[in-house]
Amino acid sequence: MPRQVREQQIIDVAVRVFAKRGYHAAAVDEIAELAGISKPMVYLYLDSKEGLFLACLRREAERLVSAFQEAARGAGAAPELRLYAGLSAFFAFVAAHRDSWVVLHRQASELSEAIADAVAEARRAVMGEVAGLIRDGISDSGRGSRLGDQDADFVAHALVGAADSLTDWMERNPDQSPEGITLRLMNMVWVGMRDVLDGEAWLPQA
Amino acid sequence: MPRQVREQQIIDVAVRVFAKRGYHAAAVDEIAELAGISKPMVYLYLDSKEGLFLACLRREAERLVSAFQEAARGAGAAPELRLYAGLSAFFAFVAAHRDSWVVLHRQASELSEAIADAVAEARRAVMGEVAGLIRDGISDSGRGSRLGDQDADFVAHALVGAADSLTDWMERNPDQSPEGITLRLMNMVWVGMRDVLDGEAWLPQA
DNA sequence: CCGTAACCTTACCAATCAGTAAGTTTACTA
DNA sequence: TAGTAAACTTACTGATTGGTAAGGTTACGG
Repeated sequence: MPRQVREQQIIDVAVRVFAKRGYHAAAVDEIAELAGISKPMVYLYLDSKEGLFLACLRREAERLVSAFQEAARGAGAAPELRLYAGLSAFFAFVAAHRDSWVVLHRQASELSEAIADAVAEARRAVMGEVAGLIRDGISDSGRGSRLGDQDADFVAHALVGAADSLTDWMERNPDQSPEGITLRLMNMVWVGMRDVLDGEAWLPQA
Repeated sequence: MPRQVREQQIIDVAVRVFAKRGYHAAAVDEIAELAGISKPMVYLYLDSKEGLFLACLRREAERLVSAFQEAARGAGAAPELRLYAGLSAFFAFVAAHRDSWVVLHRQASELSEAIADAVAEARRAVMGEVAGLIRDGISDSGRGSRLGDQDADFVAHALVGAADSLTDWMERNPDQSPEGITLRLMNMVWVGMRDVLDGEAWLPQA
């Protein structure tokens, strides 16, 4: 069995096991056994447990970010449509690859610097993409004079965080399609942003 | 030194250490030493490492949820003002107790069922509170005929997730006050929701 | 058929901690 | 002042598990 194939097999299994057990509770022995090989092979190909996890993280992060970017790029020129397409792809990805999402989302907290960096980097990539679309959307609408990069960044953080959290809602509402979820989210955020740009303000007064 | 006092001291230290190192990397020995006692004392009072973590979790979750609820309750009757007050209190809490937030937010992923449940419970409490305010806001406005509990829940998830994520933005923009952040968020979400209720829809068409 | 390199295994080591047994001191009460 | 319970310590064990040393087997080019 050639190395490249084995590596992918190992990573396939590892994503499942890490998602199920969590990083620490996952034993390399178990991953090796489920992959149909012995432990030293894992170390030969992936160096260490951390290296293995990092490989999982990188592969799945790359897939997720690519899914978002390709959907957004294939959706024409209008920022709002690209954002819609990207978010749709995101929810579809999470629905289809739950283990990948669990590994990316929940299991990467308390680990080494290298791992934290990898996760942060992936999130930064998405965040940058989204913030760019927000910026474009603002300037396209010709209403953006009052809003700067900091504001676009704020909206991007809110939006990405909302999407994160809505994956839980999606799990609890299996009848709802990824597109439906995206539509609701866009309605909430985009309409609000547009109207705020038009000067419709909310202030804490009765 | 009486037990109750010692317990709180231990938990104080443990929150710091868990926040800094993460659950697994945190050694009970270190927590004991920083608390100025020996390890068996920790086990005598808190039963196990997991019990210790659970105690941290419960205390900090209770504090956070209380901060939200008390702020919301002290803000009169209007749902939007209560929501505003609650969110403000949340951001202020995170700004003031960063370690607590790190423990609640990042360190509770891959642990035992009991711990996962405790975290889920705290989040559920906040989510329920927020969803209730959303529902009230919708029905108060008299526009809510088309929207049900599922929609309020959706908005609550989006809002709570956005708030989660904006704690990162807050860290990167230390010049922004919790109130300012809350104001931006309310403008984004509340205006959007209000206008969507008024029939202003966004649809994926150029 | 020989060498060598890729693929793969068994069997072990070593270190880290969670958790505990046994005993000591302090402080309060009868 | 004897008794006892709470507060506290030192010094250990036991188990898990990341990681490795040493060696075996297959495949293939010369």
